[in-house]
Amino acid sequence: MIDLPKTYEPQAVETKWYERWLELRCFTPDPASRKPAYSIVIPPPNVTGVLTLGHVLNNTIQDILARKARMEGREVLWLPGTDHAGIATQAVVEKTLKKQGLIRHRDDLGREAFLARVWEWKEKHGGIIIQQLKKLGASCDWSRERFTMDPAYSRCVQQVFVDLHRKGLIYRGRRMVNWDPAARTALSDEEVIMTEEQGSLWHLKYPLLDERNQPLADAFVIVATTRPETMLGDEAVAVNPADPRYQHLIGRHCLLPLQNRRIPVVADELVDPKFGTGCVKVTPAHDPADYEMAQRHRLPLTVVIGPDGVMTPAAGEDFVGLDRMEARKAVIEELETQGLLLKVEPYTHNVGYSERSHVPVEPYLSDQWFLRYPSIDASTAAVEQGQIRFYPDRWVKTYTHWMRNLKDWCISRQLWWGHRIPVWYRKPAGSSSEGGARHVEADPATAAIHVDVEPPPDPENWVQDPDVLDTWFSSWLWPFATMGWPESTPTLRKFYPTTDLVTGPDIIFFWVARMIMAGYEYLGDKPFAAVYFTGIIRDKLGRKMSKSLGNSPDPLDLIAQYGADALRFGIMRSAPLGQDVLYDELHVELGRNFCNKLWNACRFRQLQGGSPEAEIDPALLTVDDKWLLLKLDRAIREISSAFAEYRFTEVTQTLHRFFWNEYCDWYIETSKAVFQGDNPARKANTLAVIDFVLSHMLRLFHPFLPFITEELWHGLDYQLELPDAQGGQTIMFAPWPKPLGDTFKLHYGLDESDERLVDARCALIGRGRNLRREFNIPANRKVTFVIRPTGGMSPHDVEVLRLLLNADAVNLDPAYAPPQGTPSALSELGELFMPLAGLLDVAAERARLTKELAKVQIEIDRVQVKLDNPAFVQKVPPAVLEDHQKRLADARAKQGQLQAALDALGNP
RNA sequence: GCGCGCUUAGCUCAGUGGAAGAGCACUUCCUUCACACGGAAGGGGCCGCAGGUUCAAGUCCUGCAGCGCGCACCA
Repeated sequence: MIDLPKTYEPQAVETKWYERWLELRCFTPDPASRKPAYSIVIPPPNVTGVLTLGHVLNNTIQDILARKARMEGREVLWLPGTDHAGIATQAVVEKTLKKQGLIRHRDDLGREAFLARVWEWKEKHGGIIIQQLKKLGASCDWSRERFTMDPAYSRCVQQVFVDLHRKGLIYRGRRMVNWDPAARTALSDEEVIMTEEQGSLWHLKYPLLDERNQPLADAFVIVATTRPETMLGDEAVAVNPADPRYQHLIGRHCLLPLQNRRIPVVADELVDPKFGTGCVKVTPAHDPADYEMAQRHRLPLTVVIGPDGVMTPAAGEDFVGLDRMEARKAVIEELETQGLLLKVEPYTHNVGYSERSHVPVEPYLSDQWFLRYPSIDASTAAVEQGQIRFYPDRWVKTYTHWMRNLKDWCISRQLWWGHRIPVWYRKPAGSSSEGGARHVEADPATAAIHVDVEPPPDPENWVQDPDVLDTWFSSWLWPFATMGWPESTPTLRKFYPTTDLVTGPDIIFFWVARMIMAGYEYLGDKPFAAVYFTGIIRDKLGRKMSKSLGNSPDPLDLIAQYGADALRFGIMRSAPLGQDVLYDELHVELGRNFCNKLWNACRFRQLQGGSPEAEIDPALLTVDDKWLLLKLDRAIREISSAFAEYRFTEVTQTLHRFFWNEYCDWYIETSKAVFQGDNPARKANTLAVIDFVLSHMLRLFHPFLPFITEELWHGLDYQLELPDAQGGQTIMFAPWPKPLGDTFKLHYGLDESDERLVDARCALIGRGRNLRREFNIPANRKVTFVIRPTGGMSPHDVEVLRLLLNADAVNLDPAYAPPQGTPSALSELGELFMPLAGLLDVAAERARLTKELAKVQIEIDRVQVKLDNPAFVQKVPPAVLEDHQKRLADARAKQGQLQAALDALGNP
C-alpha cells in the first residue's frame, strides 16, 4: 500500500492508467468469447475536427455504458473511428491552399493532385481527435479504429450503391436541387437550414401588352417578390384560374422589364389568390414551384444565376458577372428608375441556408443521383413498436413523421473528396481520351452505362461519373461496414446488432434513421437496440457553443487544469435526460472537488492502518454499520433503476448523496467513535465494513471516474486476492455491485429498525447543533449536553453523540431537572438539554421556543382542516387517514412539550 | 400554419394524486488529528396565468401566455 498524498493530483495518475489499460488490452474484446456481447459504434467525428464539449458529453456517456457493461461481465466492443466529412474537409484544405498562395481554385491542381493534398492533410491532422478521446479516458477498441475512406469501407459503400441501383432504388435525374453556391455542390434537403429573416416584399409593375404587342400606357400586372433579381429569368406571370379579378388577363402577355421580353399570363392552381397581389412571377430555372408550373405550361428555362451564384450572360449585359446579392440591388435600382417599382413592404420570411457554407441555398436545376429509401416499413415499425427504443422517447414522433414523408435523397455531390460514384459512361466511338470538361466525352443521358464496383474492362472507352457520394451515404453503413461487412466476420457475428447508440437529436434524419434503413436492408436486422439522444451543450447564458462567440472552452485545457474525471463528472452531473446542458466551468471545478473528497475519504481509511479485512463479523456490527449497509443497498438499487432508463444525472445524484452525505458526513464521523476507542476487535470490524463499502463504492463510481477509482482500487489494495479477470488486474473488470439481497441482510442482521434508530439519532444531533448555533456557541467550543432519554441508549450511541455534538460530555439523566432557561430540544430519542452555566439567556430561549411553537401550530392547523372535512374522512384510503391522525397526535404532543418548556421559563 | 418540448428557491434542475426537494450560490460560525477542493447551522418558493375534475392538484383535463426546437414550395 502506497501512501496517498493529501490532495489528488490527476495528471500522472491518468497517463499511467491509460497506458496500463492499453498494455493489458482491456479495450479489445474477443469475438470468440462466450460472454454476452455489448457493443457501441462511435458517432464518427470529422477526421480533421478537434474535441468539443459536445464530444466530451457524448463520449463520456458511451464510455460509462461500455465500462459498466464490462463490469457486468459482458464482452464489450466500443468501436471508434472518423468520418471523411466531404464538404467540410475539402473546404478546409482548399482554403488553406489558397491562403498559402498555392492555388486560386482547386481546378489549378486537378483532381488527382488535389486529392493527394487532402490525404496529406488527413495524415497530418486526422489523429488529433483520437488522441483527445484517449485523454478523456475513452475505452474504445483502437485496434478496430475505422475511417470512412478506408479501402474496405469504400468498397462497401460502392457495393451498396451498385446494389441499390440494380434494385432500381438509385436513379439519375434532372431536378431542381438545393445548390450551395459557395461549395458549388448539390445538397440534400436535410442540409438546408431554414432561417427566419426580415426581408422585403417588392411589388413590381410588368406592363401589359395589347394585341399588337405594344405596352399599354397605364395597364400593369403587379407581382410581388422577395427575390427581385430572379425576375431577369421570368417566363410568365401566373394567376389562379378561379380568381375573378384576373380572368381578363389569362392568355394575354406582358412585357418583362429590363429584358424587354414578351411573357404570357398563365392560369395555375398553385397560385394563392389571397397572398400578395394574387399574381406570381414565374422563374422556372430558379424556383422549385415555378419549375413545376413551367412544366405544366411548357415554358422555357432561362438560367440567369450560375452555379457560383454569379449572374450569367442570360441576365443581360447590365447584370452579367454580378453576384446575386449585388444583382438584387442593381435590379431594384433600375426598376425604380423606370418607375416600375410600385412599393416595398417589410416582410418576414424563411430563407434556406447551407448547413456547411452558411450561404443562402440556390434552387438549381441539374443532373443528380437520387435514392428512393429502402426498408421503410420495417424501419418505421421497429421504432414505433419498440424493437428500437429512443431515450427520451418523444423523438419517436419526430422520427415517424419524417419516415412517413420521405422524399428521395439527393446523394451526388460535386466534390472531389469522397467516394466516387461507381458509374461509367461509354464514350462515343472515335472520341479522344484526353481529359477535359465533365460530360463532354460521353452524354450521360444517352450513353451506355457501367455500374459496378469494378471499372469496365476497357477503361479507355469509358469515362467515370465525376461526382462523389454524400458523406452520409457512407455513414449510414457505419454499424456494419466497420465490422467487415459484406464478409461475415467474427466481429460482425458477435457484435451486430449493436446495443446502444449515443448521439444528438440534430442528426436523427441524417444518420439515425438512415442507419436503421441500411441495417434492415443489408443485415435484415436493426443496427442498435437503443438510441440515447444527448442535449446540446450551451454556455451558461443558453447560447450555443461557437468559435465566433469564443464561448467554447478547449476540453484539453479543462482536463489539464482539473483532470479528466472532474470534467466527466461535472458534465454528467449537469446533463439531464432530454434537455440541453448549460455548461459552466464551475461544474468542472465541482467535479474536481468531488474527486478530492473521494480521494480523502479513501485516505481516511488508509490512515486507520491495517490490511484490507475480508470478513465482517455480524456479531460486532454497530447500528451505524448496519445503517450504512442498508444505505448502500438502497443506493445500489436506485442506481440500477436509473441506469435502466439511462437517467445518468440521477445516478450521479445518488452517488453524490450516498458518498458525500451518508458515507462521509455521517458514517465516517460515527466511525471515529470506534477508532478513538480501545476495542481492537471492533476497530477491525469497522475497517472490514469500510472496505466492503468502499470497494463497492469505487466500482459504482468507476464508469464515471475511471482514473481515480483505478488508482484508489490499487491504493487500498482491493485488487489483492481477486482473480485477474475479476478486478485483480484492474477495477475495469471488477463485478458490478448488486443489491445486497435478503440472505445477506439476514446474515448480518440488517433491519429497518436500525436504520430508523440512526436516522433518529442524526435528527437529535441536528437539534443539538442547532442549539449551539442559536446560542452562539462557537463551533470549536466544547459544551456539555444532558439527555432525558425516552428509552435505552448504548454507550456507543452516547459516544457518537458526544463526538458529533462536539461535547465534552453527554450525560443521560432520566430525572434531569434543568435550571430555568436551559435551552432544550425535542427528539424521538429523548429531550436534549444544553445547560449553559452562567450563560443562560432566558429571553433567547423563550424566543426560540415560541418560534418552534408557531411551526407546530401551522402543522396542526393544516392537518386539522383535512380531518375536519367529513368527505375526507369518508373517502380517503385508511392508510392515508391513519397517517394524518398520527401526524396530528405527534404535533400535539410536541406542542405540549414545547409549551411546558416555555412555561418553565417563567413569565417574561 | 402543424407538431414537440420547457415554465417549481437567486441559478441549474428532481419531483407522475396524499406533509414543497437536491446541488450550487447566499448568511453566520469553525483551520477539531480524511478533506478549507473542507465541516456545521440557517435564510429563501401564490410550483407561468385562468378555469375544471377530485375528499385532496406542482402532479390529471381544457384554455391562455412566454421561451426554445423541429417540420412545411404562400411568391
